[in-house]
Amino acid sequence: MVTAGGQAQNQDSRDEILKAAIRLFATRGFHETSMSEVAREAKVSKALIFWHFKTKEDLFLAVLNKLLEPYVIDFAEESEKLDAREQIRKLIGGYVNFVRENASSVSFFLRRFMSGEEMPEAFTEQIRRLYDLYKALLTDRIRLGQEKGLCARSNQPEVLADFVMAALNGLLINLLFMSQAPFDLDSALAMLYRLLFGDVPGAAPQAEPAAH
Amino acid sequence: MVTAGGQAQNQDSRDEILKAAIRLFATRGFHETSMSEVAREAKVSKALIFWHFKTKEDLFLAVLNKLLEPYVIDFAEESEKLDAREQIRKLIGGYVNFVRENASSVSFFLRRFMSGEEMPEAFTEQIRRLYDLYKALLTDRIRLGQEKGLCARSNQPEVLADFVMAALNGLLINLLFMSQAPFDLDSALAMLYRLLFGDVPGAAPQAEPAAH
DNA sequence: GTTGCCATTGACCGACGGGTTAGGGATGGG
DNA sequence: CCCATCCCTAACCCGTCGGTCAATGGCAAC
Repeated sequence: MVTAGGQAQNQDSRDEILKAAIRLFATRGFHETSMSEVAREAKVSKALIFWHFKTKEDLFLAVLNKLLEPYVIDFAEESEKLDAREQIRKLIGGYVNFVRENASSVSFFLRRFMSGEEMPEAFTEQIRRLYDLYKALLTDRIRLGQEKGLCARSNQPEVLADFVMAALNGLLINLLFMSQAPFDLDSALAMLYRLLFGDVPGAAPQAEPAAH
Repeated sequence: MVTAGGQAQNQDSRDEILKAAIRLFATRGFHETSMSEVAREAKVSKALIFWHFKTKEDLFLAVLNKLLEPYVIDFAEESEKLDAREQIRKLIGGYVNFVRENASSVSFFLRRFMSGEEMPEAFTEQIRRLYDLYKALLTDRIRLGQEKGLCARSNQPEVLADFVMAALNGLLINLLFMSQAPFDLDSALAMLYRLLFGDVPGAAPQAEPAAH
């Protein structure tokens, strides 16, 4: 039998190592983080890390897995009754919130991704699929909105979605990495909405009392 | 007297080393690039590198300097006669072109910047100043455009400029790092212009302030 | 020819990297 | 009590790192 105490200790130290590794990998990157540092940060011996994880890559994979846990999309089910405009708003708001809430791991993945440091195909694949899924959702809702006359028909849905995604990414990168010189995210989102829905004050219960 | 041949050889090998270092630093990053690799790539001995550059940091600084050389802004002088709208178009076009033409070094700096890997203050400072200058220019032209009724007054100039910059950055990051799944940059720019200048394709000023 | 400087090299160094190994305490089953 | 198994560690291995150094070929000046 496996001892409950031993098991718990096992998981304890493993978690401690993982937490330390996440911290270090996220702030310093893979190559710049040494196993000795992880050991020191986790207050265990280096050998114990290699007992839990066969290799440094292995530890990295475990970190990636842990970081990927919250990456789920949960929209759409209960929002069937909203009109296309509100659904799009909800999608965009969800994207922004997600990035905000997972700021550290998002910037971590973003960094890996941009630096071309190769990650196992499975992970980039999963992230890409999520991103593409999101874009597809957005494109679809935009198309729907256009059909119902709620959405600007200035461009094809794909082009609009591409632009919205790019703008969002730019805004969020601003938010994540240029912490100084903050900007007005709400106004920016309002501009995106205006671009999507036209200047019609529509169902938007927001400021700008232009019609007074 | 200094021998012309020696001098030339000196500069030759120095340049060769710099070129190799640029290539390697840009693709693999600072920490992941070893001096031995640079030596191999430049087809010189490692010791020669340390003869030209006291330390690895030194080499890195030289690389940064070389990469920063083309970073200049040359707008605005001969464009005095253009109207605000055209000037804004020119600014945005210039930004896009600049990033495109200096793609490799831009992404290099972007990577350093995002990864928080510290660069000497002077460089981040220079880049930041350039960026801020550009944004100030854009803000100014937008303000001018708004005053002349050529530009949408949906938001304050700063907010508009922030948004435009963020959107541009998002688009360009798309362009730089997501080479697959290309998108329609021209359409995206057109959308930006529409947002800036209103839906009117011509030069007709809309929404006069005197309309009340 | 020799002197002196410059560019360049191979051999070398200590430090640190990822990874291994031999073993030691705890715990539980027989 | 002994043995097996699990966690865990100190010490070690070996390759690579940034960096140094003594030595050398080449070339201009005398």
